[in-house]
Amino acid sequence: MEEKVMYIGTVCELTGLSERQIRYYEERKLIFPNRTKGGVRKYSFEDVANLREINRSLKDGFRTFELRSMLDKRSHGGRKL
Amino acid sequence: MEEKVMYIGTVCELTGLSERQIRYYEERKLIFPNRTKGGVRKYSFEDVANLREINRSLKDGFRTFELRSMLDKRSHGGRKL
DNA sequence: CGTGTAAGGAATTCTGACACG
DNA sequence: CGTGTAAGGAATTCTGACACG
Repeated sequence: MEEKVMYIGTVCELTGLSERQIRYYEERKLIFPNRTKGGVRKYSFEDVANLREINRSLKDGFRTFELRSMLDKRSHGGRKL
Repeated sequence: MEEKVMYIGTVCELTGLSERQIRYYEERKLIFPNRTKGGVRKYSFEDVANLREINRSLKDGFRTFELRSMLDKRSHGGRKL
């Protein structure tokens, strides 16, 4: 539960990812940024870490739906490994 | 040396201060945000803590120039108390 | 001195779509 | 499927100034 304080441009700098990639991962339910009243996305440092993990997994051959199902298992089973 | 990741609007939310106050404290050399290429200010969580401290001190009757001289002493003497 | 506000411009982000493969 | 891009609009921030006291 970290604080959602960064805009997408900052997240791009920290992760090296494009805005397109970050928004797409959200569309696939892999990350959940907050929104300002105006609709602007806000991310936490935890989101940044997750984004790196997601991108790395995709490079390793995983698909977004696979990553999503892995997230579901984590939140259910309680085991992380 | 924390990372400068927040825009001023976020800092306002976290501190309860107005943009005006935050920019004014910068003008008085009490905080030092970074800038994006476009000129937008970026703050760290440390800046947020400092801003709260600054505002509290002002309410206690201090002037900005007094707070600045206190900052100078800290960075020189090495003592924090 | 420290802060509020209206003013106009500039930087940043948003959505939906077309493209490639 | 995952990502790039051009398009137009909307949200956010910036500076300099006038105001109060």
